[in-house]
Amino acid sequence: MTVDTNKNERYNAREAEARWQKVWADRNIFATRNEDPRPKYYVLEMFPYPSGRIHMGHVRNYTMGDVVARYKRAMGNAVLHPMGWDAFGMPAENAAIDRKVHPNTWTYDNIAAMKKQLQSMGLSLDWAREIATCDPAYYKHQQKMFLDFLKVGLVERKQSKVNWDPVDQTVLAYEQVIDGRGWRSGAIVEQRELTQWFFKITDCAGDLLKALDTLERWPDKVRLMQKNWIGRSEGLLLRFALDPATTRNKETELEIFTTRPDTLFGAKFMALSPDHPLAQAAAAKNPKLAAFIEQSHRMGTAQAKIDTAEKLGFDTGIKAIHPFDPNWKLPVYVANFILMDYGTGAIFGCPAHDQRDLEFVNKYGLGNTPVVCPPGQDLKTFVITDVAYDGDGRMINSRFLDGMTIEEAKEEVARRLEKEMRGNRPVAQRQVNYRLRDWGISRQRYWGCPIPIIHCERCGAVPVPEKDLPVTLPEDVSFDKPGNPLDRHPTWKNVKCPKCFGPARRETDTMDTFVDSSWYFARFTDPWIETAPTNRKVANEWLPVDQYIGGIEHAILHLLYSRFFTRAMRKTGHIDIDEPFAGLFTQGMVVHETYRAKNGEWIEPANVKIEGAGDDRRAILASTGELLEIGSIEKMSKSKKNTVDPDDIIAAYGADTARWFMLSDSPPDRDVIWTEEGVQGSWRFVQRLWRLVGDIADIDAPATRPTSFGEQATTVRKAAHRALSHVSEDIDKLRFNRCVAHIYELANALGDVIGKMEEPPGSDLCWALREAGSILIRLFHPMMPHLAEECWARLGYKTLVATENWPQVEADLLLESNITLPVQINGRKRADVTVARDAEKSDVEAAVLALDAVKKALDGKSPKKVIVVPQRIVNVVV
RNA sequence: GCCGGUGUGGCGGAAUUGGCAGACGCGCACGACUCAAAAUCGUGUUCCCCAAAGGAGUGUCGGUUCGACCCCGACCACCGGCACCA
Repeated sequence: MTVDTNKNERYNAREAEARWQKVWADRNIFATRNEDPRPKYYVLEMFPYPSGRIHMGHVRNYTMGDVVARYKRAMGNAVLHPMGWDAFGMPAENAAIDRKVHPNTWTYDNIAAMKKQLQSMGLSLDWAREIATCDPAYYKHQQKMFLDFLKVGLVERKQSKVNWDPVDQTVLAYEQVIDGRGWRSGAIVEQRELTQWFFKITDCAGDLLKALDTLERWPDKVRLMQKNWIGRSEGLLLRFALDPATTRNKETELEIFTTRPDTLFGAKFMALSPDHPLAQAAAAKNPKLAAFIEQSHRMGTAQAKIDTAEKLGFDTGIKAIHPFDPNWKLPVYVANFILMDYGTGAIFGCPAHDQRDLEFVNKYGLGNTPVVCPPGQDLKTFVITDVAYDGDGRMINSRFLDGMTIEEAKEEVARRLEKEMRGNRPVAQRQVNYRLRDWGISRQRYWGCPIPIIHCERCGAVPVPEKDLPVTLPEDVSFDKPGNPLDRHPTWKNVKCPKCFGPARRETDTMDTFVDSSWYFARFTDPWIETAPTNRKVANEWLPVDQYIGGIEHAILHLLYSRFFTRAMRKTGHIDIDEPFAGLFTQGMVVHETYRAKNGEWIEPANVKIEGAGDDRRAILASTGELLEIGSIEKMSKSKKNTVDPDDIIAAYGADTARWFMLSDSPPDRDVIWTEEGVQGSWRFVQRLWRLVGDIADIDAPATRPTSFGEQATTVRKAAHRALSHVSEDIDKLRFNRCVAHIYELANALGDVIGKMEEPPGSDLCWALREAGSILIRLFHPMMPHLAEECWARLGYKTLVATENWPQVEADLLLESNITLPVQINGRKRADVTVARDAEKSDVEAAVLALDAVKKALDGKSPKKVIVVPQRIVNVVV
C-alpha cells in the first residue's frame, strides 16, 4: 500500500492545544479528591516566584513534573499535582519603588499573567488548590505556627552578629550569603550586631544529618552538600585553668573545643577570638589590645581578604595551665583567625599538626613539638618546619600517650579528663559540634509575613493572641524613602500590649520568604481548611511528597529549611511525618548561545539569524545584517540577553513541541542547550506522528484480535511492546531523554512497516498496527498531551487519552526464541551466531566452532578456550 | 586547600552496569519528488584507507581480565560545593 502523505493536513497545534485545554478544564479531570481510595502519589515542582513571566527553566521543570503526574495517573494512582506562588519578596518592593505600583497589585497582576502562561503549557494541575503565600489566608497559619514554635522553644530572640545586606537593607541568613555577597543583590554583606528572631534549626542538627541516610531517593550530591553544611565534628570541651598570677580578671578558666585532644602535649599557645568575653575584658584594661581587636574587626569578611590574611595575634600576658601538668604554662593570645561562633571561640594551638597554628607560631617564635609520628618515619629526623602533619601515626613526645594510635590517644585523654573534677564539674566532656547555625528569619522589609509579636516595655516580647491573627500588612504604605515602610508607618506599629494593655509597638520585621516556602507542600494537601495550617489526617495521607522536582540551587537553602520546618510542625502537632520529600530530583538549567554586536551590546536570539554550518556557521543581526560574535553557551539570563520567551515558542510551534524538546537529548539533571534547530526537529516529529497516526487511522483493522500473527505483524507488535517496556521503566527513573529515544524508535519502526506494506495488508497486520498506534499515543501522551488527544480522537476513540490507563506489556513479546550472539575472537568481534535462546553452552560452542570466520582464525588448531556467556556473547581465545 | 562530580563522533548524548561502542536526535552530504524552492521521503555519516580486506578508537599513561567507556593505580582538564570550623 502506498500512502499519500500529501492528502494529510498539517497538525495545527495552536488550534488543537487551546481546544483540548478547554475540554480538560470543562470536564475538570485534573481535580484531585482527598477521599480518592486509590494509591496516592504526590508530585510537586518547586513553585515559582511571580516575577511576571515564566522562563524556559519553568518550562523544563513543570514539563518534567507533568510527565510524572500524567504517567502516575495512567498507572492508576490518585495524583496530587498542585501549583501556587511564592509571592512575598524583594522584587515586589523594588517595583513599588521604581514604578509606584503597590506590591500587592504588582504581585497579583504577575500571578494572573503567569497563570495564563502555565495554562498554555497544558499542565495537568489541580488549580482548585492554588495558593499564594502573600494571601493572609495562607500567612495567618504561618503566624500561628511561629507562635506554636515559640511555645515549644524552637523560636528564640537573641542579639547576635548578623549579615547585613546594604543594598536590600535587610538581614540575611548565613545560607543566603554566597562568597561574602547577598544572594539577591550581590552586595558585599556587612556584619552588624542586631536583635533578631531565630528558628533553632541547630536543635535538629543531629537529626537533620542522620536522617539524610534515609533519603534514598535524593541525589547523593544534595545529601553530601547538606552533610557538609551541617558539618558535624566530634571532640572534647576542655577547661584550662588560668594562672591567677597573670590575670586581673575574674575569669579563672578558659573553655576550649578541640577535635584533637590527642595532640595536647604538642600545645604551644592558647588563642581567643577577638570577640571572646575574656579578650573583651582584657582589652578594657589594655588599650593596645583594644586597638588590635578593632583592627581585626576591620578586616571584614570578604573572601579575598580572608584568603590572604596573615595570622596575627596579641599576647594578653595571661597564662593557661596545661591540664596534665600544673607547671606547664601556655601563653594566651587573641588571634584574628579564631571565630567566636564556632565551638567556644577559643582554642589551644598545636602547631606541629595544624597548618594555621604552625603559621602562627612561626610568626611569633613559639616553636613546635611533633607528637604524632607518621608510619615509617625515623623519629630522629622528624622535624616540622612549615608544613604541619595532619595524617595518621603513633604518639610521641606525649608521656603516657606514647606509642598509642591517634584514636587511642583521643580516647585516653577524654577518659582521664572526664573523671577529673574541678569545682563540681569534670575538666572535660565529650561534645559534638555542628557548623550549622540558627536560622535568622527577621527581615527589615515590608513585603513579607509579619512576625506576630508585640513589644511592650513592661512585658517584653508578647505574642499576638491567636484570636487576633492574622496580623495583616497595612495597605497604605509609601516607598519613597529607603528602609522598611512598616517601621515608619504612623499607626500600624502603635498598639496596646495584649497583656497589660499599656502602650506597645508591633514587631515591624517580617519573616524571611524561605519560611513561606518551607511548608507550602503541606498546605496543598488541604488548602481550604481555615482553622489550622494543615488538615493533619489529610496531610499525613499525602505526605511526604513522592517526587519533588526543582533546581540544584536550593540544595541547601529551601531543602534544608523545609526539612527543619517539617520537624518543627511535627513537634507542634501539625503533621506526623519526618521528612517532607521522599524523592527529590534536581534538574539542570536551560542554556543558550550568546551573541554580541561590535559595539559590545548583547543581542537576543530572537533578533539573530544563523547562517551556514560547521566552521562557516555565523550569526547575523536580522535587522541590519551585521555580523555578530558568537559567544559561549550560558544560563539564560537577562544580563546576557540569551533568553528565549516561552510565549514565542508556544505561539510558533505549540506547547507540545516545547515540552518535547525540553525532554529530548539532554539527561534531565544536566543542562540542556536550547537551539532553534532542535526545536524545529521536535516540531517535525510532531508533524510526523500526526501523519503516522493518520496512516494508521486509514487502515481498516478488524475489531477482534486475530488468533495468529504473521512475521510483519509480529515485528510491529514486538516493537510496540518493547518501546512500552522501555518507556515505562525510563519514566519511573525520570530518564526522559531515553523515553524520547524509544518513542522515536517505535515511530521509525511503524513508519518503515507502513511504507513497505503490501497491498492489501493482511488483517493481522492491520490489527497489529492499530494496537501499536494506540500504544504509541499513550506512550507520548505524558510528554505531548494535546497531540496525544488529537491523535487518540483520530484513531476513533471517544475517551480522553488523559484519563486512559497505561498499556499492559505482553511479556511474551519481549522474548525472542532465537537470539543472535556476537562472536569474538581474542576479544574482538568477528562474526555472529544465531542460536535458540535456551541453547546449551556446548551447542553454542559447537555452532561457533563451525563458523567460517572461526575456522579461519583457528587454522586447524583447537582453541585455547571458548567462553560462552549465555544470551550475551561468545569469545574464542586462540 | 578540602570534599564531590564529569570527560565517548562535527554537536547533545546511548550502551541491559564487565559482554556487539556510537541507540535516538541535531548537523552535514548525496538522491527522489518539484519548473524551482520549502516541506516530505530515501541513503550515508567515529577515524585511517579509492574500495574491499584490514587497522585504530570512549581525556592521558599503566594494571587486572577470555573480554574494560565500565574495576584498580597514577596523572591531566573542566564543572560544582565548602572554606581561618579548631
